[in-house]
Amino acid sequence: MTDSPARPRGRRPGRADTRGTICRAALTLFSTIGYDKVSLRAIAREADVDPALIHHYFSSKSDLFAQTVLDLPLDADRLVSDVLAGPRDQIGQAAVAAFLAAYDGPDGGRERFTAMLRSAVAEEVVQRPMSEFMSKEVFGAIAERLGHVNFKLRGQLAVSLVLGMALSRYILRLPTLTAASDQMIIEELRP
Amino acid sequence: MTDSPARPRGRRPGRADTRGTICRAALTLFSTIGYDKVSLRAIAREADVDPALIHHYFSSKSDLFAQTVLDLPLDADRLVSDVLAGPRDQIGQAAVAAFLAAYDGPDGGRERFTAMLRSAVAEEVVQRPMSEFMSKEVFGAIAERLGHVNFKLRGQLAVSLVLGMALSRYILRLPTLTAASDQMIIEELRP
DNA sequence: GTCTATACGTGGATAGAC
DNA sequence: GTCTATCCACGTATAGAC
Repeated sequence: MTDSPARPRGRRPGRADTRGTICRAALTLFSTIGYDKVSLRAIAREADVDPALIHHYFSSKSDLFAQTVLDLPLDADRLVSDVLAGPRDQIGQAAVAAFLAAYDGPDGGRERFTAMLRSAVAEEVVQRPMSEFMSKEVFGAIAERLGHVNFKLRGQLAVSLVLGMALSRYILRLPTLTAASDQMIIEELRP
Repeated sequence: MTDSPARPRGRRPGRADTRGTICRAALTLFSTIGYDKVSLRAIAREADVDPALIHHYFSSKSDLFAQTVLDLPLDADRLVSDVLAGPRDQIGQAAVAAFLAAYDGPDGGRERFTAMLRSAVAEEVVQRPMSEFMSKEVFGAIAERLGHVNFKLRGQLAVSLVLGMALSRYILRLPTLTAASDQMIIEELRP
């Protein structure tokens, strides 16, 4: 979202801030049905905009994806310190809690995350930045600071834990898990 | 795999057991790149078979998918008792261990599982049977027998744990996690 | 800046000859 | 049982008129 300057200059044919509208529509669709099942025509329809305009603002579909969902809204350092704040024998819980908090915010972060996760399974372009960011920037940093011998393995296990949560809750939508509050999940996660 | 009767009857034009060949090729591709990115033409190429033959043996692409990967090779009851065999405070580890064992077998089970998981994120047809099977038949049964108040939630959390593992290890292929042995993973999973 | 028309590829599926 | 030829829908992308 390097967009929405929100500059409503004098009335022009068509609507102002077309770019922002396209972004929002794209994010919605990407997070709902995943990268490859989204067509530019569908995005245009959703945004109530002409398909050719998408190519005008974004050079290609992958470019659109990159600009709308791929720049993570996460501050890695912030996340790391959040996770490390609690007692050290409950790292797993803390990680899940931090992610649930970060992605349930009102910023559209959850849409971005589900879009990434959905597409990561099919698109290699998405896989690399995603898994690298999570296991290196975030969990690698955490595990390293903890100074455990197998810190790499532990970091990636934590990634797998969080990914499994997100997958089950936001994509597969396992019923009980979706209905449960963050509190409850963190609670039950101990054993 | 309801196929391969392996009956080489008298020489005929073309190859015998075309159906089985198609099945294997399809499974390979489905598990490698996922349902929607696989074209029937690609399967035909991989199997060194004419595209039209696929429609001859399987009525449609979804039918082919169903017959090659969707019938789970898992015996739910078996899995449940495996998980329940160990001490009750290490259920999570036991579940992961059971799945790793079941799917690392020589039966092509892992290909089936990755194919399902890959496609589950995009195809709703795959999502329902998969999540139902896992959270009801397997983990629901386990949690219910344990008689915990939140057994449903726990069951689905266990699902999420296993899915996260599979996703990270077999699809995203997080390096350290992929390289690690099953033993090590189960070991480190305790905390 | 906006939209119409269209090029060009690829996908799933079929009919019908051998 | 096998394959050639083809239909048709849809995808991305572009050229060019308003």
